[in-house]
Amino acid sequence: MFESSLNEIEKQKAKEYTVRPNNMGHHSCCNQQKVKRGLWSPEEDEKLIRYITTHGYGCWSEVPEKAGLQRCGKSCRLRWINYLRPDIRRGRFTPEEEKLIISLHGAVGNRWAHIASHLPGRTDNEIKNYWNSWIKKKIRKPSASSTSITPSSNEQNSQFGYAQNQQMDLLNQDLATKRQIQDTLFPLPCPPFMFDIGLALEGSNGNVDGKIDQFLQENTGLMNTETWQVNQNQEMIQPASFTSTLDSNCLPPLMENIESMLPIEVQSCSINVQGQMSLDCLQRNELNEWVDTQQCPNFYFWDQAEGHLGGQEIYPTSSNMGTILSSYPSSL
DNA sequence: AAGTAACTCAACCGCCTGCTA
DNA sequence: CTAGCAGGCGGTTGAGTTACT
Repeated sequence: MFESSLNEIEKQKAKEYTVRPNNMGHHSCCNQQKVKRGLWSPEEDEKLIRYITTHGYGCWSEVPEKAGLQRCGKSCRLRWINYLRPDIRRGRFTPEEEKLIISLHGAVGNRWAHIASHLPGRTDNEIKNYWNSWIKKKIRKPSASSTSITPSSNEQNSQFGYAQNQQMDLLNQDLATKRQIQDTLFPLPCPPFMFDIGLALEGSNGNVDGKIDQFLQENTGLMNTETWQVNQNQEMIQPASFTSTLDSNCLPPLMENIESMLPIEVQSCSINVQGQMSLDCLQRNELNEWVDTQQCPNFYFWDQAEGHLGGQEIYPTSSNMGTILSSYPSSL
């Protein structure tokens, strides 16, 4: 399997090197008149790799000249970052990565570099391409109704079906209206009950044991009732594994804000690795109605009774259970 | 088999930000 | 204060590939 994916990469490289023409032209980003454009040849790659591995890349604008390349510094930087650097991870996205991308995009929007920082070895360009092609697919296969939460037959087999519909619904909302509602409901840059747990993981090199607990406690005073889990290789962030449940007795005073906004009682609260908070309520219908009437971009309704998203792994199945998920404002 | 629509993804473009002289 | 430059980032392009008819 590993070999076949390697072969695929080699095949792709080989065809790429043989087909596309290279043009000489003027680059708008630099003063060089004679810079090469288009695809990189194996010789150019070799030159760049040899130069970077021996000298590093202190100043990209100096790299082309010193490495003997007729490219602009920007092009060299891009080639290195997106293709040549040794820690790059290629091949299809794993289900865990897909989950994480969807979840992070729900939280931070089109901040590809931020999303990529949570996926070791993946580039912002790759994630952006993946997302855009995924969006195109969704546009070509729109759900029957933008307000309905019933997934298509294909999507019923996908644990992401409902999240995808949610994302598309959000995309279809008028941005200006979203901002207006957001500003009205959340005049602060970030609602007080939301925080980026990803910050707690920065610089942790995958060893996150204890860090989230500490971050949560320092920022909210919350004590979680379960232990955060890390997967075997300590490097892949799996939101489901990091979800910790906090019982309602532990809710701090800041939770009063959201409790006062909700028409019904919150049963439990949980926070995932992106700082996305979910609130479980037993009165599913009332909750759904409330989220609908609010039209609030900061909340999604997750209809647990429909069995979407494979939520049973995280939450107990209940015919009357509903969950709302918070997200970051897109301006963050 | 041929034509074409849809998809993929590397690379480019242009804007923004931060630094420095 | 400001102009110039470099780097970073998100949006977009377009050529090749794949899937479909």
